[in-house]
Amino acid sequence: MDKNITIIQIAKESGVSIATVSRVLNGTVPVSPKTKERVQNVINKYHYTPNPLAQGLILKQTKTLGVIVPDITNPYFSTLFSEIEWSAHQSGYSVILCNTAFSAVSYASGEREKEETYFQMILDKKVDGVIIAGGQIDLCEISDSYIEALKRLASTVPAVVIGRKLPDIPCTFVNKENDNGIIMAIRYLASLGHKRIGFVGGERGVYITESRLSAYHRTLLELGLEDEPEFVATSDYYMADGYNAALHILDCGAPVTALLAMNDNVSLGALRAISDRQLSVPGDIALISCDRFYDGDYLTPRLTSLDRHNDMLGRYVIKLLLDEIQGLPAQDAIDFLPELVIRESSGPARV
Amino acid sequence: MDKNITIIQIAKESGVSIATVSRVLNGTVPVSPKTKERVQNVINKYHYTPNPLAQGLILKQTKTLGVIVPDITNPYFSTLFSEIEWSAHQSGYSVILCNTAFSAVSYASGEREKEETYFQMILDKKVDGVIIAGGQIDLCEISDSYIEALKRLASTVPAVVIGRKLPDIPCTFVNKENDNGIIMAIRYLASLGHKRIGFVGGERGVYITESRLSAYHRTLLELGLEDEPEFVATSDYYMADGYNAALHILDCGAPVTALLAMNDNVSLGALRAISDRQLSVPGDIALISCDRFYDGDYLTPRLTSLDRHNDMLGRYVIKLLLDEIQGLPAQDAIDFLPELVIRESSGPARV
DNA sequence: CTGAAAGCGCTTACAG
DNA sequence: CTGAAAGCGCTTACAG
Repeated sequence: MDKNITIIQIAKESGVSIATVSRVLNGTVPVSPKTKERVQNVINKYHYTPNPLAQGLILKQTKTLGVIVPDITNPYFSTLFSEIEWSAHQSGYSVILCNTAFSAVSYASGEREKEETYFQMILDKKVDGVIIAGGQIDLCEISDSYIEALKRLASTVPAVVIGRKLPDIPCTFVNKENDNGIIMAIRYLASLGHKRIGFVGGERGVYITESRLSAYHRTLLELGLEDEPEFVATSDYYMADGYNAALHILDCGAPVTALLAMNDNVSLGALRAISDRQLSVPGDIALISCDRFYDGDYLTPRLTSLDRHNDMLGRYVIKLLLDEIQGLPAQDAIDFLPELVIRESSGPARV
Repeated sequence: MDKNITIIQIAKESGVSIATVSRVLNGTVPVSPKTKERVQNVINKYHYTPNPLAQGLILKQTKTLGVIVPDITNPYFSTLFSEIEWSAHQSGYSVILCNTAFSAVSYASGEREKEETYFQMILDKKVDGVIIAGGQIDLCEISDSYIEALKRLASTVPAVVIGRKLPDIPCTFVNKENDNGIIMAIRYLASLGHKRIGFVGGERGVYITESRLSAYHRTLLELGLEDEPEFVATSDYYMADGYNAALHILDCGAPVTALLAMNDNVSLGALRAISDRQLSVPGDIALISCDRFYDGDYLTPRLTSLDRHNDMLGRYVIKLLLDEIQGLPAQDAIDFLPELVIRESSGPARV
């Protein structure tokens, strides 16, 4: 490993004081052109950059952000993260990514940790700001210890939470509206003649699931469509869950002709289940994904889905956070309208 | 924001010197039980943790690692990363994730940056170690500026590179063997009676593609199977690429009865293309994925694939890096044997 | 425009 | 077992 070269060596070799080196580095105070050039040459020669630890100690900032997600393996979060990282990078920030719960390893072995532990860890790192996407914040019932930890975190460092608003916590909450997409999808299916529409995937007790389910029930009622308990099967957000949920609905004989799936992974699993029961999409059952992960044009059948424009969310959230860090006035939260992209998987109801 | 509480306040409130507080914090030097308890109480009261910037300045370590990937949105990298992050976390390290090239935004707008920029940035952060997975290291021709930057990085901080070995660079290289899987897959297809086997996806000029292609050609030769130029169509690693590549092969009339696809995304795209030409898998064409991303059991058809055990790689790589950081002797690189998991998509050749 | 000096929050010999 | 002091690598008033 190379010896770390410091501002002292640069100063020595340039024949100036460290204060002057610091000044040409930061450009805050005028330095005479000739000394500036001399110093700059030495800096370049060694590829010198100031030690951020020392800088951070004085400036009280690390130019580092923390991002906490439950599962980076989930396309929703990896897409979100890549937007966040890119935007942060543009503004000179690095990001520490904490994957709280669902690493294949930790999941398999049951050795996962509480998110609160990560909150503390990220605080210890003295990051300049934190983004929390998903996790316990999405639960309908949130533990006291989580709330307390979030409160402590938010009162120490600017924090943006992607999730629904919690009272008395000084975070910026960005909550995505869930109802409109569901309503659009169901109306569309109804217009195709479907009268018995099911819902698969998602997890009971999770806010996004519950709110979509309630929009689902409300819309069925509004349109005068059948609403039977066996039309709904939840479980979780992955392929296996879509498979199990759809299989359950089919096997208990629920006469659905269309299915709303929580997201593309759930849709893929549902597709597999439908196929295992010798039924086809869209021939026997119409399928719509409520949260686009992949480009539906490349799936078989091409998947009709709600594009919730998750890709815009990352940039938006970073802007909120950086504004807050820089003490700019808080922006109003905007909502991205979902878009129903109609493809093959949603056909007319068979008569 | 809360005022930052420092070791000085803790010392003051405990009635001891800051040296003593530091000692109970680190437990390196014995402290009398009663003062220890007194100090510990004050620490707990304020949830005090030492400022890592100050610590890092003295200890010359940040307990932070840098991980550089080209596209966290790609399941290969997100799985790898989640293992890395988890293992690092277990050992008390945080990780800064740099996504160098393919954020949807940067990709669309063409405003991506050179990986070298990220190398410098990660160095500036004074991380304790770096893992580089993919990117330019995978190209057959690597630019001088990249090599120089990698050299500088590696001579400043321990670095593990997932990619093939480059001469004269003090990194630990972990190179995954590519041939065996391809050989297994082709032998299996041959045993099923397939005589004309194609290859889709991957990008020319990328090491992993070229080495798989050469294993492909070698095996065809060895088994005395036809090897025509139009049996191969490369492009890239995503669904759209699999679609275009497979369509190209089908439309130029190549009489293949089986297809090897670079990975699951390419397979999905190929499936779509095959279906668009009114052909079916495995009825008309057998399909094997050379790199498992998803659980093939939930795809339709269930996808036969090579499981290269990418999920083990992350843990292994972290162990290599942490050993190096701690000055332990370098381990021998191990190779994970690929496993051919046979499912529905690979059927016998039609007579 | 430039330098000497204080100070950011810690750890660790060095004495006692 | 414990404290006073030096020092990690910087930035920034404060003088000049």
